[in-house]
Amino acid sequence: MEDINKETPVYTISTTADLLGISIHTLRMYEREGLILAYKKASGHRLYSQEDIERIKCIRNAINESKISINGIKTIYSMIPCWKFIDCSMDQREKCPAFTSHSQPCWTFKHSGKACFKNDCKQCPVYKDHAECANIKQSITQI
Amino acid sequence: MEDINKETPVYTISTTADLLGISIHTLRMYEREGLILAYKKASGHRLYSQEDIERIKCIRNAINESKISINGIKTIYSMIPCWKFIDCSMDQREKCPAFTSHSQPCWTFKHSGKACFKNDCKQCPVYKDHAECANIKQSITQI
DNA sequence: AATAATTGATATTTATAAATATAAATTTTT
DNA sequence: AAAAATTTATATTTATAAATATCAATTATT
Repeated sequence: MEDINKETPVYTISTTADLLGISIHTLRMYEREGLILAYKKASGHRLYSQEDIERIKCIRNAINESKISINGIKTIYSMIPCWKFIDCSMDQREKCPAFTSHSQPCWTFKHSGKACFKNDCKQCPVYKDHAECANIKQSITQI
Repeated sequence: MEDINKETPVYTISTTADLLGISIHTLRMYEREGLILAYKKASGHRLYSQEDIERIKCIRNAINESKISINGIKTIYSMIPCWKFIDCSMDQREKCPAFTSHSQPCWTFKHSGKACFKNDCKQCPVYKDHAECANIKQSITQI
């Protein structure tokens, strides 16, 4: 028996949309914009975890309460100092588009020669631990 | 004879609005939102410098080209690691609202006991050197 | 095997942020 | 001293981002 936890993808897109009170189209849009990464079955169908839902709530709060535009959120995500989490050399940093980008989050770039220890961005602390602005500022703050 | 440079406030609000192709109301709004700081004469009338105009061009590019909302820009400004420019102690950081804020730029807070070496934020590198996102990412990047 | 749900892509609607306008009072300029 | 420009504050307009709807094709479920 598989163990089911917060990170296990279990909800279909329609269930997730219902739980969040939004349409499935909005969920796909957030993904297309690079705000979220969705687990996909072999068939291409999406599945969401409880953790995914919490992240999307965060994003919706930024849009609806804090009035930050989607492009604003993307830019804020691009400010996360990912190199503090992924131990990459100076040389690797120079070559990495994520290091200098100020329009797209690092997880929207293809990992050709990236130093990221796990190539699945969904498992990476840069993605997982920075849904909200408070955490991003926190990561910038700690040296 | 006074020396006039890029930082000297010389343009009235209507001249500045004309130079930028926007209305005077928009300039006041940007100020009210905390995006810009304007020099004010004893009478309360605003004056803008060439440097102010360059900064506002940057902001307008973020709004109109990059599609970042004003609240998004404020949040991005709040991410600037000001403590790297203003040498304040750990103790001072803890007490400073600018250190933890992720909604307002540091220069929108009143300087009661702040360690900022110059109390005029308009002269501070945190304000002056971070109109555009590239510079902010750069400041986050350098240690 | 038939029904329900999904996919991606494009078009349309809606909600609201950004910009502008108006008003009365004050200051600057000529 | 009169005309022009500024001030703050509130109301209105406009431009567009965010969300939704529609479409034909594909996959999942019962």
